[in-house]
Order: sequence, then C-alpha cells, then structure tokens
Amino acid sequence: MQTTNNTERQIIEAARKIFVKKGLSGARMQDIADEAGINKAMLHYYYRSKDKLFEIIFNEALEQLLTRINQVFSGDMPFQEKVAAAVDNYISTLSTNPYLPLFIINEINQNPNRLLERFRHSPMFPNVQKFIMHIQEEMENGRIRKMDPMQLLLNTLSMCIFPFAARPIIQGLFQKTDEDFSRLMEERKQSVTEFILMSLRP
Amino acid sequence: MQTTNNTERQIIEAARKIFVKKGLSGARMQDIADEAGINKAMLHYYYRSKDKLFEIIFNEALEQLLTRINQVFSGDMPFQEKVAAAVDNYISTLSTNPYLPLFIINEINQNPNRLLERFRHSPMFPNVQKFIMHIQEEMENGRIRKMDPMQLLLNTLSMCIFPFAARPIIQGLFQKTDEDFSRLMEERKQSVTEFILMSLRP
DNA sequence: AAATTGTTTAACTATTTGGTTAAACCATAA
DNA sequence: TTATGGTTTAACCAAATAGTTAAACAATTT
Repeated sequence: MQTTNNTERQIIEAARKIFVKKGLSGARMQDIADEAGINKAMLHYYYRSKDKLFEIIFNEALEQLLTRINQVFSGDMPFQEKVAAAVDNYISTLSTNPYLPLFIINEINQNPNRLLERFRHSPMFPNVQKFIMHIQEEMENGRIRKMDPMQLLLNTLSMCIFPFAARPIIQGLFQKTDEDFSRLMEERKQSVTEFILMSLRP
Repeated sequence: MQTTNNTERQIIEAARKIFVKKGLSGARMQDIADEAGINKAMLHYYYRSKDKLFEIIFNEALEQLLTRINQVFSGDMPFQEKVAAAVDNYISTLSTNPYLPLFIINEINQNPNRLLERFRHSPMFPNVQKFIMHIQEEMENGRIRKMDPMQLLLNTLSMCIFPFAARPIIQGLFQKTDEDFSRLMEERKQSVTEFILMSLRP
C-alpha cells in the first residue's frame, strides 16, 4: 500500500510542477508522467482525467496561498503591526511559491465562472472585510489619513504580489540574478511596509 | 489589392483578440479563422505558421504598451508631475487594453530567453534609468524622503499594473460590475499618485 | 474575350495528445 | 505454492489540431 500512496504523491507533485509552470492548456499529460517517472496510464488510473487532476492542483494551490495569508488579516494586533505582518507574510509565502500568483490569476482569467466560485467560498473573504473595517476605524479616529480603503487594499496586494508575477521581466530587464531578486524581495518586506505607513501619516 | 490588405488586417485583428485572451498554447488556429470569418488556410497563406503569427502579435503588443508609457518617463517635468503623468498614462493605457499586461507577463514566463531579447532592446530601458536618476536627484536634494529607487519604481509599476492583471478576481470577489471597475480605476489615477507622493514626504 | 496572376475554399494529411485496454507484474492471503 | 487483487506497462485508439494541396474563384492584364 505504500507503493500506491507513493505513486499518488509522485503524480500530484509532478502535476503541480507542470501545471503551475505551464497552465492547464500548456501542460501535457506526458510531461507530467515523465516528471513523475511513471507511465502515462497511471495518471488516468489514479485521477481519471486531465481536468480532474488539474482541479486538485488548483484547489490545493488556492488553499495554500490563502490560508497562510489569511491568518494575518483576521488577527487582533494594532493596525501598524498588522500591515507589517501582512506584507511580511505575503512576501514570504510568495518567495517560496513564486509561480503561484500568476498561475491562479491566469486560470481564473481563462475560466472565471468555474473557478471564482471557490474563491468566494474561501476563508479569505470575511477576513478581507475585517481588514477593511479596521482601516476605516483608524481613519475615523484620525490615526491615519483618509483614503478609499479599497484602494489601500489594492495598493497593498499589488505591491506584494506583482513583483513575483513579473519576476522574469524584472530579472531580465535589470540583469538581476536569482540571488539579487531574493535579496530585493527580502528588503521589500521592510520597504513596502514603510512605504504604506509613511503614506498614511495624517 | 484592397482585398489582400483587408484580409491581412482582419487576420491580425482576430489573431490579436484570440492570442491575447488565450495565450499561445490556448489559442486555436481555427478560433482565429472563425473570429476573422475566413478559411483557416488563409492564416497559413499569409503568415505561414502559428508561431510566426504569434510573434507578430506579441511584438505589436509589446511596442504598443511600451511606446506610450515611455514618453512620460523621459519627459522633463518636475518630479511630482512626472509621477502623476506616469500613473495617469499607465492606467489609461491599460484601461483600453486590459488583457495586455497579463498576456505579456505570461508569454515571457513561458519563453523568457526568446522574448526578453526584444524587451531589452526596446525603447523603455533607457528611460527607466532616467526616471531612477531623477528619483535619486530629488532624494539628494531632500525634496523627498530617502528609499531605494528600485523599490519605488516597483511600487509604482505594481500599483498601476496589478489591478488589471487581477481584474477578474477583484470583480468576482467584490461583486463589482464592469462599470464599477472602470470607475475604481479612474479614481485610482488620483489615489495612487497621492499615495506615492504622500509616502515620499520627507 | 482570353490569359495570367493572385486569392480563397474544401478536403485532406500528419502529428500531437488525452484517454483506453489487455496483458504482465507483484505483493499478499489462503 | 498458488490464487487473488491491486498496480504498472506497452500498445493502441480517437479526437483535436497545425499545416498542405489542388481546384475553384476573382481580379487584372493583354
């Protein structure tokens, strides 16, 4: 029985690697089989079809991304700390899963109706609302300057996520090595947090 | 001869629509032919292969995006105005070409070596450098607070581009109509500019 | 009008690719 | 050891898809 589990796991890992890199339409079942070092028929034996296998990978990716990120938003720290923690957590998560955001954005673009359903029912939604309310509270108390909370949320997410999505362009354009990029993102935790909080000074 | 030109143009327009929406691997030659309302053989008659046709669309998209954006960075206005103009121009361009950034990011991800070459030789590169120098100048003169100019550049690009790449997620998650989204982006021009300049207060 | 040249189409081919099957393999239980 | 049941493989199939071709068509030239 350990063979079964082992094979199943090998398939999932290979599928994740290929799907996340090439997307649903770009991935080949043969590529996944090769990556897992097994016969292509095994993919169908364990997971029936390409679509079924993809579904598993997509859901897993979505959950992985949202779960960790989410704990921060719902936490009860003071506002400044919460921003710092959110940025830190976001950039850390993406540093270890750099392909994830582009993968998810892309597939939702290709198939909004089918995939957005999961998003809406994900644990992320309510916490974002909570974060927005926290922002409004701070503004009303005059502790930060007033602006549309939605725009602030978009700014925060944009600055955390975008550099990873555009990574190959950034690295290519500015001749950065992988190490350079890692360092840049590490510094970015501090820099983005500061950038946001400085902007919000009343 | 007008028939020829007309067909050629129809093909290019159809190809742009399909490629930009579905990407290289997701696009079907038949889809492009259908979109153009012509026989599939015509695609090969005029443009030989899928790859050749894709190359044309990709280069065109890249040029379109960079050319307009670029004029701003190289201009000679005062810093504050330059930031405002850059943000405004960026968001305006993307409002009329919402699929463009994701398309370009994606295809470069799929084929970095082949496509980055063009990027590096594009007219964008030197002007970005000029913008960075302008930032440094302002910092040295104490007109804005000090921070890594590269991070500032990343922040600016992120906040302008990301919302368009993530558009379906944003709209789906927050139940925004197309009109809502347009308005949000229109307000964003002002909001992001302010956000940046506020953060840079010394 | 006839000939020539470029354009368009339907039908076809070759290749890729997701999916199936029957037989071989292998571990475990009887 | 042999029988059983799950696992794996090579070979195959069917559908999708990029690309080709020969013939029909249309415009232009002579």
